[in-house]
Amino acid sequence: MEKQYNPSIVEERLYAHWMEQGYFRADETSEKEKYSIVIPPPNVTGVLHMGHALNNTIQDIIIRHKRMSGFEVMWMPGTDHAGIATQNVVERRLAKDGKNRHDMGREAFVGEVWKWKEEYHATITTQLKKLGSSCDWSRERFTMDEGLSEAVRKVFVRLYNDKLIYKGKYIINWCPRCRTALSDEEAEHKELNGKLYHLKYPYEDGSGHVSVATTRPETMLGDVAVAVNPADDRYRDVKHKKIVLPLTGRAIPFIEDGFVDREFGTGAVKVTPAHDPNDFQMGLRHNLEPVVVMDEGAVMTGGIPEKYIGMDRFECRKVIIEDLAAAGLVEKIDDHAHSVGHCYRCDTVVEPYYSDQWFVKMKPLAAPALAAAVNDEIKFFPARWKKTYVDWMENIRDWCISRQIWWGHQIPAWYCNCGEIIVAEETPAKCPKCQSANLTQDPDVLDTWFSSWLWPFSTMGWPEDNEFMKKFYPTDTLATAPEIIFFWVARMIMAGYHFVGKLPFTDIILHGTVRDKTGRKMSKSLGNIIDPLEIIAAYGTDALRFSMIMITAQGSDVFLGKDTFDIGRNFANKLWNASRFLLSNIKNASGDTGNPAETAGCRALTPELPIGRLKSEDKWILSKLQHVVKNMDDAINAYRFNEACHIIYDFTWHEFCDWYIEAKKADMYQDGDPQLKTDALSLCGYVLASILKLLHPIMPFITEEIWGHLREKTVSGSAAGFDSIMFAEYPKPDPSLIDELTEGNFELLKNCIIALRTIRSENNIPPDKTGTALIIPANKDAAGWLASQTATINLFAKLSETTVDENAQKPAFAGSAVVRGNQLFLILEGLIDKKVETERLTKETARLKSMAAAAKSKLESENFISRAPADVVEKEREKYQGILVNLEKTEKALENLK
RNA sequence: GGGCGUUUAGCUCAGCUGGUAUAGAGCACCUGCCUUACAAGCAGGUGGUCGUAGGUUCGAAUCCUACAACGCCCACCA
Repeated sequence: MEKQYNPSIVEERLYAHWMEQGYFRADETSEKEKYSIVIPPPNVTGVLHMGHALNNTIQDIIIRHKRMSGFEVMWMPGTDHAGIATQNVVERRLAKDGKNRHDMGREAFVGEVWKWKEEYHATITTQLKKLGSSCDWSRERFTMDEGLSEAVRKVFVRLYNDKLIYKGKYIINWCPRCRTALSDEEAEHKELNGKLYHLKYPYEDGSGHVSVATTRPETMLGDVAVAVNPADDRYRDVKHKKIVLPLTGRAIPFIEDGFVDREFGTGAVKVTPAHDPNDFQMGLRHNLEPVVVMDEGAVMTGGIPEKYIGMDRFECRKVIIEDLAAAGLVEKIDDHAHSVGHCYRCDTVVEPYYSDQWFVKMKPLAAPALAAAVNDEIKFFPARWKKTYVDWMENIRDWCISRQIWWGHQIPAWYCNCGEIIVAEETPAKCPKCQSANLTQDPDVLDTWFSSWLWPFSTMGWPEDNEFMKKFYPTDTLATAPEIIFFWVARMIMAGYHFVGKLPFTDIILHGTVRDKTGRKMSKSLGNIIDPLEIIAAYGTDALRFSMIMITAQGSDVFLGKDTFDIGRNFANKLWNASRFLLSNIKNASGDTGNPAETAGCRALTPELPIGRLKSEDKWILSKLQHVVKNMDDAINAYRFNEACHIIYDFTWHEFCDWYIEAKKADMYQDGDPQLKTDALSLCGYVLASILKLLHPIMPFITEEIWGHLREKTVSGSAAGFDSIMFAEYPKPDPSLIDELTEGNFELLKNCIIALRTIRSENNIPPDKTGTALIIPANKDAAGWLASQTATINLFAKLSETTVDENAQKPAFAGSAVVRGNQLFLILEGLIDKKVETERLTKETARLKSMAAAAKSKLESENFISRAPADVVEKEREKYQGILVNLEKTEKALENLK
């Protein structure tokens, strides 16, 4: 093995090997139980960011874990055409060359976007591969490929025929920059500090005025009425009057509508049906014709005074207020914080816009999707998101699906001059009503999410009922960010039930957002991006994956800084070095290589545990390992990946490396018994193999690499069993290896060693001064156990000799400590500092006293004795007695020092 | 306006169903070590009234209530 692990070389080689061998491929004919995931398809023009890294690492951990646990796994990869976003990117690029899509024409423009798609598609998929994602790339799909487009058309036609898709003129969210309609979800509301303008609208008869308030005075040009609450007495005597709409001279009426809140402002509302959703509804109720005063670029237009025509909406706002003020019609202007919709793709303030659009009627689709969450057929991780989902489902509104852009699925609706609308999967030859062949297809395309919501089944070949879909649908987990619960997750569930009749997945993992150390979202414009590819280049993919997952609790945001990735790199390094140490101790089968580290007597690891020859440290590590195996599996199955990282990290580093390998060095380095050497190395190899398997889902590359080296040094028919660790069986706990007694004994041993090391360290005793230890044991059991471990104590605490003797005389002067009633003395003539010792023992005495007092008062409490469970009381008693023993011995030792 | 989340060591965070003799980890800090796997390391150590105030309980970082600060989401706040 190389002295240094080189991630970039290893990762590239291994990923290529996995691909070549077809290890990621899912087999629909397999007898094994299936486990499937569909990837949240990244935007095809996207570049890998940390959000992708987190999202795909989570999915890959699950998939690799299930693959090793004996499932036939299928992870479907693919990309999304991301309508508006992609069109914007390409348009911006074209603008640099002085081109725009209108000059090019639709066909040429869409062709250009396809070219982009081909180029960028390669970027994002290559990057996903760098993350180690074990997707079945042979099945990769794109939301605009032929099969998915067919599914989109089929769904559209079916919903139309079922009267769940309709077309009509309504107020929708409109982005004047993208010049397209948006769904409610695509309008992001942000709190802005605006103004509330109070305007005076004079009565026609000159008898005064009514005051109305608005945040968007420019829309007054489109006012058609003033509304008041029918129960509002203030307007009883004036509401028959006509009002002259300022600046236009148009006469408009009062209307009465229960919608109006009497408490807000003056209780009178200007009504602009063409430019406000509420006013639109009022307009419908009162048969008022909308007056459109803005065009699709939010430029003033229509039957308004000449001077305002052609003005931008915000410029017009200023001018209108100036003009009204000049006419004495501005009553007051208040500061007013209110939330304003912004385009989620370009951040432009959206304008409520009256236009002809296609909609999906959502209520009927929502019913089964709502029930599924309520009944917990679909579960959320963390569970709190269920409420968010349920609230949205219960208040669901119709979905505006038409977009006035070119990149996407063109709406499969054709118009005939006779007025007929033909909705069909394929281009119709002629109008069924008038037989005309002169049909025009709707120029609009569908919302990007109208193809994404079919993703879990359209990617499997639906509507065709094939073997693949039978095997892998429904999928099991969906891992994504909470931001797209409404856009995507909720709609996929609705689509799954409605079109396939089955839910699309059962578990939804909602992970956090990736942020920088100061909590800001990572974004290009803020310049706070940490590029995953740079991290991979500098630290390795495994280090990136492990670090990110380890610091991320389920569902919480991830805060990344430059130093975040040290932890994973250091851990990989530790694992590498431990493996290298073990393997370099095995004498090469072909003979002596001249490596001084090689241990004579061991030429290969034996994969079977030497059950009859296990020593106490072996029993200890194997017992510990069983807990780790159990806890790892539980943590991954519960999607608590950070916990899994901590479990394997602590075990590998602080038990296996710090204690077990160190303890086994005694056997490795001795020259007498070759069996002892082989056992020591084989046992280390066994534990290492277990660690590699447990860790593989999180750190796929380094574990596979070490696995390969381990196999080479293992006798044939090895525990390794497979060429690739990817298919090695994920460890299962073996209850027969659990040994609580030995675990307890080891805790005691470790604490004794730590106590002796502390004495050494605090007294600044150099490593080459060995010294001796005397242990006066607390009881027979401890005496027997510790006496059997004197060699280990000597090794770890750097002692020349340790004596365990119940009847020994206390040494006149020594460093001392009490561990669970066992009194330890470190005897090192002239090197123990009386002051240091006095200080530590004094501190220890004080600590024990306060603990004893706490335990005592607890035990004296009648309530505690009578109400707490008997075993808790018993434990407390034992604890108290133990503290008293330690206290007494510590106090005596302190006395001895004087 | 409604809802959700967070608040634990100097920093970043774990801590699940209330009870482990001392509430953990990484980083940072202090001391000593280039000990024949690893200085990206080893050994030892310092550092906490678990946001505030109440409550439930024999027992609360953990459960409940209120409050505060910060963050997020939703809403037809004219």
